[in-house]
Amino acid sequence: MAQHDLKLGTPSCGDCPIRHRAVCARCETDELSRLEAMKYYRSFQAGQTVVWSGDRMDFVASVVTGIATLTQTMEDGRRQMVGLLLPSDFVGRPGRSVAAYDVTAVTDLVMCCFRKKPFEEMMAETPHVAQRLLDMTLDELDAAREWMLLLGRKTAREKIASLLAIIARRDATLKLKTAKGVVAFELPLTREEMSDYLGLTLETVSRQMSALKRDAVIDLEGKRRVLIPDFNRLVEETGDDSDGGFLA
Amino acid sequence: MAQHDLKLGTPSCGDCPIRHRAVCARCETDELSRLEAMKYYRSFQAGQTVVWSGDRMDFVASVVTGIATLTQTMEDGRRQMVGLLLPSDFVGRPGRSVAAYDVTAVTDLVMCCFRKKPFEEMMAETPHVAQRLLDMTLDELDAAREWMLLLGRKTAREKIASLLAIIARRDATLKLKTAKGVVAFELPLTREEMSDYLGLTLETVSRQMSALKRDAVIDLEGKRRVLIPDFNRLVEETGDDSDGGFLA
DNA sequence: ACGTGCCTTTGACCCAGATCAAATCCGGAC
DNA sequence: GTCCGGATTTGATCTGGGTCAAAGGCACGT
Repeated sequence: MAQHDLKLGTPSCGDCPIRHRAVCARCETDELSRLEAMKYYRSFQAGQTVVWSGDRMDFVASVVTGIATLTQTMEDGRRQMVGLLLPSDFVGRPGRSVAAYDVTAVTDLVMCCFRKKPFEEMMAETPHVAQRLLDMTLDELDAAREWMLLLGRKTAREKIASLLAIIARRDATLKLKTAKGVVAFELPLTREEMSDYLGLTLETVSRQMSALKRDAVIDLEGKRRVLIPDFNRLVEETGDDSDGGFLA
Repeated sequence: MAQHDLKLGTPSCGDCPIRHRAVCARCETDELSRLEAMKYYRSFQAGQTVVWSGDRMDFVASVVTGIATLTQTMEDGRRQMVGLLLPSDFVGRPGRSVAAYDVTAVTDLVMCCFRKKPFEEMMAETPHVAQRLLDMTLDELDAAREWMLLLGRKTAREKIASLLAIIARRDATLKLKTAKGVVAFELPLTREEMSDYLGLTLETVSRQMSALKRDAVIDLEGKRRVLIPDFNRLVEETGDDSDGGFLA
């Protein structure tokens, strides 16, 4: 594989688009410059593998732009996505030297990598990175548990609706809006990637997408652009409590 | 419901059976006495609900003895277990005032509760609790991701085998042994609780337990006591890589 | 001993989603 | 424009696990 991942220059943290949401969010100038000293950017093309499960991994990283996935694969090839990494999400585990999952670039991807050793030292010596990482990890754990409900108990139609609602919400978040009423977005995942996320086959994903379109829950422009005429209607199809539980 | 949860005396942390594995594991005497000051024990009978999803929750806690579950329920009653809490596991989320899941005592249960306010203050001011909690949360996230693979891609038989292997392993851990060769343990879960864990119906659980017994992968003494004549054979049935991936 | 109330097992049947197989669509290379 | 290869849709059929129903098994309290 043409490991064409350019080492980019390392733009200053001050201009970083994920400065206030990533693992560095709580750092002040002194901590930030310490991070700055251990960081380097790497970029990957859509489809490239960032690391393979079982590989040595001597860095941790934040997604700056683009989308990546964590997947697990069984010997016979069955695959399950276990993480969908969006800008500001964190990859890797301090205190672990080997990747536990395959990490793959879904779109073109830029990651802000920190050499693991100094990152771990900094975690031990200053509180803000560890505190922020704890918050982010707890959020991920909540997301994983919602995902478990989806995988264990939802129907194929509910799974698709749930995934579309998740993507619509995060897309709205990036645009600093809230998802409601009419929403439109570009689907970053192929049908197969959707099936890996949802624990379905790609055929079932395709059929349910068609069914949701037939029932006017969604509309498609081409294969990838999704229009949602009524976001509440979509949420009803997810099977979730419609009155989104507020968690302080 | 006869909320018969006795406030027990609060034994000293020095004698605590989970002293070195719980959230307090890294605390030294000064931090420990600070925790000691904000803690109180509560006990619950098997079957009792500890908190309901959506309830106000003004404490966080560690399981001292017994087993509890986290479950999510959909309006129409479909249930999915999203956490199985064993001694030393942590419940509740610092910075959140409302429970996100139902917490239920599966067996008689003793919890070491910390008032949330002082606990959060301590997290902000001293590093050892937050650092330990981060490690525990990352472990839970890994477990959740393995669980996601199980829910999304494993067959009913593989799911059952996986659950039995998980319980056998943690049972071995409590006895300070490693699971291999002949293993025996008491199943703490009913067939219905197993089905909530695995995303199956209780009938399917029962049928697959019978099938595994028929195929001599397991043996049953009564309904609850499980004998595993060959642990490797059981692991083969889980569908996982047999050569358990070592993660430093 | 005898109910009573779970848990659990087992049987018969069904159906949502998987599997197998073709078309069709579409974007990029030439 | 045409060709090529992957992505997607759609159809036909199959099946693992769900659903509905009934019958044990077992630990109690009386």
